[in-house]
Amino acid sequence: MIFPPLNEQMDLIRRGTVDLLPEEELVRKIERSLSTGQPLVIKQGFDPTAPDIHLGHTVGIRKLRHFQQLGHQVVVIIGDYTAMVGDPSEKNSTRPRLTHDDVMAHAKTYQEQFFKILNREKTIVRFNGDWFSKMRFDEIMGLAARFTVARMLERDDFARRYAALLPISIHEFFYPLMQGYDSVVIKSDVELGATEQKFNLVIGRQIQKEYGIEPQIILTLPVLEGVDGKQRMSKSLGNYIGIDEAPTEIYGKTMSIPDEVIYRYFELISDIDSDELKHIAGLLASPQTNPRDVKKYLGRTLVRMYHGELASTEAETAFEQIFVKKNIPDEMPEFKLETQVHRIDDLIVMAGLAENKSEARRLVQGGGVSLNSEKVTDPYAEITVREETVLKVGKRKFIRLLN
RNA sequence: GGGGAGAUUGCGGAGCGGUCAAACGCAUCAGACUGUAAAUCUGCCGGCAAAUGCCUUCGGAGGUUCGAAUCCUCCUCUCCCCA
Repeated sequence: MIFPPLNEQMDLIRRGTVDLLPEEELVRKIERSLSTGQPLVIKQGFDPTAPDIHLGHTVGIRKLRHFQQLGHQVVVIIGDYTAMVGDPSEKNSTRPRLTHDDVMAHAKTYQEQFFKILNREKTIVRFNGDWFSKMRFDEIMGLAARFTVARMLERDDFARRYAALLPISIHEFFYPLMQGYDSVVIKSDVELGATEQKFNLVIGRQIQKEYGIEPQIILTLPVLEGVDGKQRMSKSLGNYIGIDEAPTEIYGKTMSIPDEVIYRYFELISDIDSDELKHIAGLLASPQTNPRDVKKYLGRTLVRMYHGELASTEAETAFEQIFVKKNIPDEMPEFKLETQVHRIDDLIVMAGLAENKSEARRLVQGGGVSLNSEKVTDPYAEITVREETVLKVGKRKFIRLLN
């Protein structure tokens, strides 16, 4: 393996990172790697708590990809055991504990999605249940004995919950210890994580020292805002864009992000190079620019990354048709009706566009429902469907009704 | 182990025997305006029902009462203080 020179490596590694601690130590590790020809071990852990990877996760995965490009060894830890604890980071309450079966099912999907970004052949995947399931109680005590309660309570989120009189379960203290122990097992040289992970990553360094292993460098990355532009992207907040989503979804959701985060998206989750990134920054700063146009380019870029060039232009065209020209899209889900006559509220529920009839009626009363572009105002209207009819609910939900 | 406070509809938070499906704020959802941006404004915001209406809900289980989110008993959970 031929590694790129030090400067080149550091440039790519630094891109988009918040912390790189301690940087000099990383330089020494890279120098040693260059002279011995041994790649560095780069670690990132993922808890498969939800089955899908979204763009927020790709901030870290893309950084791993950078390390792969530089010739280093990426080790992805699937936290099947840690997921059962639930990372307390940035949470104000205890997370529900998952069963091992849930976690393993999620992990499978996770891996398929990882390799849309990472090189499968060059990635080692480990499950931390491999070692934690075999750990004896005396070993667990040995690990726990190295840290004090005061040290744990230094953590912002624990401190906040403690101050707010909220419960903290003892098992939550184990999360950082477990994550750190993973670093001992795989002897990581660098561990990546979001900024909120800093505490966990630092603990990992300390635990490695305690076990007589060269401590890892910690590299933190920003947390990506969701499509609301405010809160972190997360499935449970419903403000995410999944990498498995359809081109039109990725494009459309991208168009809904606030202007303030356009640059962040380019910087953190797109594959455009640094020159182009500077160009984008210039455009956004210019009063001549309509931010929407930059956002359209972002939408195309993201769709291209996961679905290819063709899909990205198609997604844009479809978007133009529906939201700019207010046309009905060519393709949409279809729903076959058993009989011709239905009440509108029933119809909406049957087609799966509302949870229940009350909600369906609210949508009609709110003016959010139309049939073949004609607004329906009576929530009890009897609808006769003689031929293909397009039912539209809200701004973006369409369904074709068939007899 | 002892003493005290508390658990309300997604979140926060009123309510203290009938007028409570439960104030108010936030979030969600829909509409207007726009660029599916922000800000702003409007409506909705447990379920069923065309409807006076009915059903489910205020940590859980019982009880008192014509009537309970509100009172009593037991249980579960949380927080605080003392040991």
